[in-house]
Amino acid sequence: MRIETIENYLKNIYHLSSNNTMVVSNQKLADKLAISPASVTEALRKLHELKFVVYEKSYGTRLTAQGTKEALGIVRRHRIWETYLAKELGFGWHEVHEIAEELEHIKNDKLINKLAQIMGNPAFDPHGDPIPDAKGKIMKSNFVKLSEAKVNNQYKVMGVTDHSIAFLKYLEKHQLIIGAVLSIKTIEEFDNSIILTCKKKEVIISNKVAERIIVEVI
Amino acid sequence: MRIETIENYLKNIYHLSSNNTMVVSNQKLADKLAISPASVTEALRKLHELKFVVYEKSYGTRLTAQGTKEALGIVRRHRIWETYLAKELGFGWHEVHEIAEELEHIKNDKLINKLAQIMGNPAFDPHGDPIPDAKGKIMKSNFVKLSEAKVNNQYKVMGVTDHSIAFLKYLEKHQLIIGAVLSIKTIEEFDNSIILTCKKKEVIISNKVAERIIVEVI
DNA sequence: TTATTAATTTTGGTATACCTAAAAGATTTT
DNA sequence: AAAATCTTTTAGGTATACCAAAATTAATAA
Ligand SMILES: [Mn+2]
Ligand SMILES: [Mn+2]
Ligand SMILES: [Mn+2]
Ligand SMILES: [Mn+2]
Repeated sequence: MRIETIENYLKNIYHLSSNNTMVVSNQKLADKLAISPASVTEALRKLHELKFVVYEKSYGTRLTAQGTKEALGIVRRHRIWETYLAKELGFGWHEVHEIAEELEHIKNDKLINKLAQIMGNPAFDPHGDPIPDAKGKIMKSNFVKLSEAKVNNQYKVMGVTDHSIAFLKYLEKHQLIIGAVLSIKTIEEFDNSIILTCKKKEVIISNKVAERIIVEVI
Repeated sequence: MRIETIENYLKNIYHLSSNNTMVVSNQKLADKLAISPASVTEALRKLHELKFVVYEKSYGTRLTAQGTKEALGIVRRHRIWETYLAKELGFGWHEVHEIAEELEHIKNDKLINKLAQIMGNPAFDPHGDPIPDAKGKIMKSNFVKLSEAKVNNQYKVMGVTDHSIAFLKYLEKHQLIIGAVLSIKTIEEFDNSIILTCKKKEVIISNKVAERIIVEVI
């Protein structure tokens, strides 16, 4: 198998398994990779053969230790590049993902560690996602979704779960960016929309938006 | 054809044609790409079809305007990355080529132009090779090979024509790096080896080495 | 528990990018 | 101008990564 093919499978298996906590179905993988289920079956058999995954016919797939290590390497490279593009090269957080999709395949530890070192080994990328360290260790946090916020509390924006350009641009427009401090004024009973203040400006967001924003109580 | 395949052909056709001044033989391309002549014939027919080259059966191949533009883009990306890796990220000139071979395929003008801008739009890479500007224009120079140097003259090292790691490390050991100032002391009649001083230290180099160093009279 | 639906695998393809060996064409030497 | 040699092309073939359609298996509803 081509190395880039392997990497794309492992990365997506990792994400779809919610950081390795559950097995992944062929269907979900096929959707994510935008290919047919037939192709997924074929590829998984080969990845099993290569000992990157344990593929149990008609049941599901999970990463082996080796597969997890590979996946974490890809995730690290992706997020280090996203952070470098945003922090050091002036790209917006809605632009970095696409470029990082390509840069993540360039395997050179010296390069990635140098970029990380220049930035002081950041633990989170521009979307608030954790960056595995050189050994693959991920800093875990106890963040919650903004949709679970309580009235009168204050929160700090720590990340997003939707990385689409449309969503990120929407957030930027309302200054709902990483680090922003939010005060919850009202939560509408009817549709769970939230009225909050951010940078002294009042903002009304739908539950759909709130579900996609990760915050920390302050 | 896969975009990376196309790019590797165009880049190598460009280099083998000495910046587009002559047609390229299938043999030379096959050698450079380390593939069989049969595969080259096949690929060239497709590249002709795609209007990247003019391929004349049993005669030779040259780039079209479109092919040249593509090739210059690849060369620009390669050399900008080599320069960025060396100047901004602390890599040695013998390390940068390998990494740039992968980075050169990532097509994002904003990224490349940003890197170039950070470095003040350099015109030459760490090996002294010219970097095409965003429009594909190359600064031309009137450098000569050190093997054509004259006794008692002073020269400044401007580049190398051999990019092998072994050669670059050899040069580094003797401080024969870009920008070094050389005074020619003696040229041995017998084998054209050169005795020169560099940073006040006397160095003896063979003709083979001198042929691979590009200098400018000062 | 059987029927229906949904997910997965099998089967039989395609296109790309390579290959070797043989044939054809071009160039150089005698 | 032949013969010898070198280069290029053709013919036939492989591995990878995908596909659609059919067959199978699993999950859900009746
Ligand atoms: Mn991303
Ligand atoms: Mn991210
Ligand atoms: Mn190079
Ligand atoms: Mn170079």
